[in-house]
Amino acid sequence: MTTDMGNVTSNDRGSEGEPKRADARRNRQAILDAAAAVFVTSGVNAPIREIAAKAGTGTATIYRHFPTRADLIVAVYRHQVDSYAEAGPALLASTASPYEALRAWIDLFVDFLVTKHGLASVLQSDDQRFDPLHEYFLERLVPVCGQLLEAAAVGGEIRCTLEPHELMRGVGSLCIGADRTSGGDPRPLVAVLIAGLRP
Amino acid sequence: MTTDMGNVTSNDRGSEGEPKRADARRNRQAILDAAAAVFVTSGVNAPIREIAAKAGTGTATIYRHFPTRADLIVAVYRHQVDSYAEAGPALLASTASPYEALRAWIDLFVDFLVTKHGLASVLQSDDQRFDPLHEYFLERLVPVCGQLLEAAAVGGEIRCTLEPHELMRGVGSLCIGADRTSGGDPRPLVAVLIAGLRP
DNA sequence: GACTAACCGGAACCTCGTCCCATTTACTAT
DNA sequence: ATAGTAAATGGGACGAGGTTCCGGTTAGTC
Repeated sequence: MTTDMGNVTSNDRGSEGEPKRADARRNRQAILDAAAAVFVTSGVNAPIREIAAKAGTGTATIYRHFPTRADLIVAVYRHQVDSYAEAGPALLASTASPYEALRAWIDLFVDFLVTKHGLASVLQSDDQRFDPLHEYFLERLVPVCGQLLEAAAVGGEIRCTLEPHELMRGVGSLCIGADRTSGGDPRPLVAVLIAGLRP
Repeated sequence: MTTDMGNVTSNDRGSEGEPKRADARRNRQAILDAAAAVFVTSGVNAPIREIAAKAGTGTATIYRHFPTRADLIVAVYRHQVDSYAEAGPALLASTASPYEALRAWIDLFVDFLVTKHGLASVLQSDDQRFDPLHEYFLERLVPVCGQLLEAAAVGGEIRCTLEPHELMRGVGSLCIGADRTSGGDPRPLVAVLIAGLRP
């Protein structure tokens, strides 16, 4: 008669599953807070042990909650990514031209990437280990980008020579290394890229 | 060959210093050959031990000849980079319009980068360790790029809204991850970027 | 042929990612 | 309240890779 509440054998803590026990939930939050802090100072590739130390847990606990580094990064930035996804339609509604909305939205995304040390690099990495991260960003933002592109295309403001995911990948790529002191602002480059969409 | 051994730093074993003893010269060449082969199969971040094994030397020998990985990469690709640098003026002379020359030259550079696994990533890395590599590529190619940009600008074919080094960095960034199976061809993106230079 | 200094290469050390396992702890039924 | 149980924990072990040290080896010279 032991309770069979959730006898899910496999770990259900994938990306979204909140742990059931209170201590696990607490630890999960502590890890998220610590990771967010460490990412700011040491970048998204900071050693796991550093995050564990700051969270006051062992390294295994981090791996239990977030099997890969990509899962941890997704969890830390999920809210921000979601808010950018929602900002797309809002900009489309509030801006004069769809092309301007696209430009403003891309600017938001660039601002996001340049403040996250190493995030852009990791987003373009061909390391299989980061596929979940890659996938989440694309799955969440590509539809929005496609919507903006489509709106600008029907208005004749741009020629649709690029797929939405290509544009996102390009913008992400241009933001790599933007936090170097010697590496300048990626915004001029992004501006040229967006200008290249015009007919 | 190289006569510009002028004002590098005190460390003159850095890029070009040929060893004096015959065995050292032989080992240096063996390392270069092995590295070139390994870079093709395992990318420019292949383990040092792998290169050493293929060259039939110890790891310390590699570090003695090429203190950093950047030095090794520069030595392996120096000839190709130099040939691309020389291709710039040639294209300018043989092509109808400077803008077309610029486009053809950029295409050459993209072809070079996409065939070198991980080279583009390393070129944009903010790891201090790769600064010599970064520096060599920029120092060699930026002037050529500037020449092409300038020629196209005086012809009124483009607006000079971008510095040469910015353009090179942008093209390099767009080529990151181009060797992934899922990551597509960077050429459409580069084409849009170049199109964005037009007035 | 002997001497010297440059050179060599394997081994050792360090960092980091990853996983195992003995121990602890939160929840539930009695 | 309490005992039982499964979930959760964290320290440490293991492996991969970068970097350096050190005793042995060898090319070039007298």
